[in-house]
Amino acid sequence: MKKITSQQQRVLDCIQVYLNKTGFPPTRADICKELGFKSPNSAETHLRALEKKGFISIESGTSRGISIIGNSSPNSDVQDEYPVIGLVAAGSPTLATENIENKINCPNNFFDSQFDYFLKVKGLSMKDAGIMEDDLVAVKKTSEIKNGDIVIARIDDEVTIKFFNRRSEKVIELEAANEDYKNIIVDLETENFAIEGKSVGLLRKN
Amino acid sequence: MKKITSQQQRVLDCIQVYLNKTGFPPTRADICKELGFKSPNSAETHLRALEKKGFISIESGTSRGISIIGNSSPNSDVQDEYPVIGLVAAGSPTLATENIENKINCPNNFFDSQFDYFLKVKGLSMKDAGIMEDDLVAVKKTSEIKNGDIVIARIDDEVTIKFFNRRSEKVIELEAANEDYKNIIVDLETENFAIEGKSVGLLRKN
DNA sequence: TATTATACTGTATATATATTCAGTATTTAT
DNA sequence: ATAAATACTGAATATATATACAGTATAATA
Repeated sequence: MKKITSQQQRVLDCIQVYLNKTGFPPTRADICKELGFKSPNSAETHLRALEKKGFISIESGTSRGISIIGNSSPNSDVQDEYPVIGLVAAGSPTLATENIENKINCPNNFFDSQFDYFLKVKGLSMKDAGIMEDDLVAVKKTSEIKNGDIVIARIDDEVTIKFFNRRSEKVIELEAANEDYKNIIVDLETENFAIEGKSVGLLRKN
Repeated sequence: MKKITSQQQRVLDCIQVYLNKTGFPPTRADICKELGFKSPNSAETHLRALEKKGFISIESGTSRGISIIGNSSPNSDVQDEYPVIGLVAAGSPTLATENIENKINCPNNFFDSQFDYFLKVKGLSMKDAGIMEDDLVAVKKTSEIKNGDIVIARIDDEVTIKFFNRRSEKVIELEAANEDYKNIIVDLETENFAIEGKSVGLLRKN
């Protein structure tokens, strides 16, 4: 997208505001009135510039024939319901209904990556990574993990959230972000270990 | 809502389809063309009937001045667009378009309280409160502040986020959550101080 | 039974609207 | 240094558009 000037931005905003207010686009005269121009040609030239730069499209010969590009349905992006998982009972599958505290509606493109549920954090083991008690971590169920990712892991029915670090083919270190907690060394050969997923975002209500 | 006839429903649907396709409402002639009427008055009378029954509103004397009532958000949940404010230029109003980095769609009941915009956090002064660099703080514009609230304050054109603590009638202490930062004592009589709002939530994308 | 609403065609017209042309001035690229 | 883009005013005009008026006909209501 080409760069926009401040006046062109004002015109673009004006169109959007007018649309929100009335449900249909403004005329050249409407834009003039709103922005203080004294000639309809002032609006016209700005509109042509915006069209040339690809911000709007103009239907020739058509009254109010302005549409903002990339505006096909601003309110209709897909919104889904995501479960909030609280204390996970030992041994039960994470997404079992008895573990679901409540549900949160949020757009499915809200975080940079798709995700499956929110995990309500207990304890302060990731405090220095900015993850506090009762924060909601957006968890994507995946086993594609890189070193340094924040993972939700399960060791013998206990769920924990830590930094992931592979030390060797058979050894993983789960690193806390709080000096009061010690890191966990997992031996894949002897311990019952599974990756539930990784954090792709965080939500805090206060 | 009064009952609608099948022909009126066709006209209503036609308006919605035209809106989705073009971004602006149809003229009487457009409706005729779409539905096979041979007189613009056919569309006119249907429009007047739809207006009388409360399905649409018509702006008199205005081309394409049709808007479908109850169409502000086609999806059931009210979803709004919230601006993300990045570095706020000194002296400029926070919500000026030049400060808006991008926009985020999110349900308007997402946090426990209504809010007005997201502030992209710079620096680590609130690190121990779990607020990290580039986190998005949901800011509610208000001056109703209690001690201990996380506030967005402005001192001489500089915007900062801190804990709020009223020390006396004329003195406010802005407390950082990071021992590397020192607290700010504000003398309301001598300094140019304003509360922009308070934090009601936090969003992190990673 | 009378009335009102629905459902059209067809014509006419005042005006709302897009759009072109003629200028002036400043800023930004080349 | 020159051209192109930006940012306007002001006037003129062809046409796109809403809307009223004159009809016809059927279905629903009171």
